[in-house]
Amino acid sequence: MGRSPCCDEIGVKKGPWTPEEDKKLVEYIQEHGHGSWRNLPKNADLNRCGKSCRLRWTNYLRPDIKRGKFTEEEERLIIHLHSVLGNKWSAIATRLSGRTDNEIKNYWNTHLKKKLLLMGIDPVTHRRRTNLDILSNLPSLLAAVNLGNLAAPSWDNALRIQADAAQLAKVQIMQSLIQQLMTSNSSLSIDPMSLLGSSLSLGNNNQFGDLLQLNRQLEAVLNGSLSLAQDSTPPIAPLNLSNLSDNSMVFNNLQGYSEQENASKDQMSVNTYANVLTATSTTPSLVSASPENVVSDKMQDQSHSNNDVSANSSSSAQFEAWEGHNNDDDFGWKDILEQISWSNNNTL
DNA sequence: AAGTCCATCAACCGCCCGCGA
DNA sequence: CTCGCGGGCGGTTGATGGACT
Repeated sequence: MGRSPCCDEIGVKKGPWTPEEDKKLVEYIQEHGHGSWRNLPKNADLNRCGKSCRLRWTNYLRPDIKRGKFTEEEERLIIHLHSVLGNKWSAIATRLSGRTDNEIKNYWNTHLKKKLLLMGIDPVTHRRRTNLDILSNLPSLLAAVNLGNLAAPSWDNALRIQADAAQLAKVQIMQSLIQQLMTSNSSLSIDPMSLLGSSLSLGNNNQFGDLLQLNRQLEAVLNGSLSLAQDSTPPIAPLNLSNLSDNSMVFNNLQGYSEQENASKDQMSVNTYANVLTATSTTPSLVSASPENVVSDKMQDQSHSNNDVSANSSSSAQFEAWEGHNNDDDFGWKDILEQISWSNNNTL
């Protein structure tokens, strides 16, 4: 089907609107409604194409448009909705009264995207950025340290370095985590060796790569996401650990949040709320909520609700059991549990 | 003061979809 | 069923103004 010509008329004005044009457009619409946008310019005595008129009206002149800075609440909502809907700006705009899709899109591209990146979250997938990114930054990071660039660090550098350091710390945590899993006799139905994969052997010269792979796999496990297939590693056996994240205290409390927003409840998995909350904190999300994972998230959520009570209690017990196993460790579970608690506390 | 860089956002472009003939 | 049209959407551009050198 051929594209319909829109502004093919010669001599139609383009570019910024003048106050006179705005006035004409507003007065016409107030009196007659917009009707057919194509006919509007002629009827309103405007030398513009209908499309341009529609855009001007919906994005700028409409009386119910809210101008001014986005509130934190709006920011959170946008981030969340984006994690659910992706770049469906118009759909997102319908949930934010008074904001236009264009405005939200611009705000996303100029502010929120950067904000998430700074937090180490991929704005596209809403997942933590891979540690490969960090490793690729490592040489420059170390060079910067060695060269004494830190003597007068900019805030920008400081933030980056802090974020990178945090990510590296997490690799260590993950390493600790897997060690704990391997030595623990917890009742979790997880096979650490299957997590590790046959090729993994800590301590050899491929340690970093292995750790990264391990990190990703563990993230997936902790997330309860199905994203393992995204990795180049062969799929591993299904893990009952999916219950863990689905039913952690974070998610229990998030359901309350979910209930507050009836308008969007239908499309929002509990998982994605966690994403918003963690995304707005300095703690990167442990929850997968990327648009491409929405389906799986929803499915998970569905299964979650089906097994709510039993799964919930078992996972709580698992948490307690795990915590019990690690009372005297210096890092690892406590950190992770504290992170989750931290998110939890900041939820309410 | 002038030049350059960068962030912001209004506006445009081109594609897609739904609907009616 | 096909086609054409109108409207809507997401991506991109470019003008503008402020910050920085």
